[in-house]
Amino acid sequence: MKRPESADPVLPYLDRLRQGKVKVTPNRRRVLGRFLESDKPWTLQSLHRSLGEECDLSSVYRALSALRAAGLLEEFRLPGEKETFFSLIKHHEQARIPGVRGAGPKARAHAHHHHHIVCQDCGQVSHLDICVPAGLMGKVEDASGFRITEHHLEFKGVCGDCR
Amino acid sequence: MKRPESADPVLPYLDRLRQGKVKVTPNRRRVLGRFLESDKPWTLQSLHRSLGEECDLSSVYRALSALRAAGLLEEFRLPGEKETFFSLIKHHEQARIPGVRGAGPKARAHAHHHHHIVCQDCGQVSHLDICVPAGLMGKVEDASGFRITEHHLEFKGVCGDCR
DNA sequence: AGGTAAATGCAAGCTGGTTGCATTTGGAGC
DNA sequence: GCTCCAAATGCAACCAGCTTGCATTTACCT
Repeated sequence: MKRPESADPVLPYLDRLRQGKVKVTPNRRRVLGRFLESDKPWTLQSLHRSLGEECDLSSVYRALSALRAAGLLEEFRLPGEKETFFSLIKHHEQARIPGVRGAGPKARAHAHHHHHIVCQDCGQVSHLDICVPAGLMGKVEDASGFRITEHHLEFKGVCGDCR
Repeated sequence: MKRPESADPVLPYLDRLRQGKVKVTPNRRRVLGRFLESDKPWTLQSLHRSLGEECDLSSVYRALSALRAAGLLEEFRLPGEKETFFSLIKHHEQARIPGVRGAGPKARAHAHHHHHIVCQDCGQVSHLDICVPAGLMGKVEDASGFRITEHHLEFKGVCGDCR
């Protein structure tokens, strides 16, 4: 009988690191651990604070870079926020590893296109699977004469807990 | 007979400064002059570069703050850009001056809600009078449980000149 | 014209991020 | 298990983009 609940949820992420020839080190485990413990966006500073003196700021920085390069994290900026945020890409949503198992040239593409809403009171960030309608994109192209290649849509509001 | 074309376009802006009890100084004239010469978004750094040694960086900074506080400029950040942008609010689009001529409590509200599209090649920024459809907002509120108070929509693309 | 609150230049400070370098270490190959 | 070396780490220095304190100068009210 299978007992999926017995498998440590960190394992698939570690596997992916090893497959990408990225060393599994204590710092990377610690950082990854925080993302798994609380499924929320972290910043360089908030992670460093959370890890206390366990891990130097520059090491957190390089751990974030490595995990992002390996396709485990996505990076984004929020309007009005100075810091850069990172959030864990769910294992099943991760892009193929480049150069492994015949992955195509488009590997490492965005894991899953989405947008964010931030609570103006508690700072909580939620992901949104909702996107800009194609019709609006067309209108923007017509009105501006630009050809759109990218868009960013972020909301601010008050979350259910804070209301 | 009236000859509107003979009026210096800077005058209404200077009037507004004086009405807001903000001193009209050489630095503020210089900064305002740049916004009037080229109707594009400027950053603290680009303005300082453009003004050469005429004006200290901190003075450009404080001139921008003063002009923004007086409601002559809007401030915004673009995704992927580290610097903060400022653009001139057309005189006829400016909000009422608080405390002057019986302006209501909502004075100094946003001049005119809009969004931006940036050229990924030349950095040119255009304003868009297009906005997020109300229906989409409703969907986001339903899906997230948040009450939306603010939104930011920015596009990146290739402008007509760069294509 | 004179007085004063506000603007300016200069230098120093701050946040958030990034890098060079000497040392340590994960993990592939024995 | 043990060796070895490319890669990871900690430390300190550095960088961009503002932001502020302070002594001096100045716009503009009277």
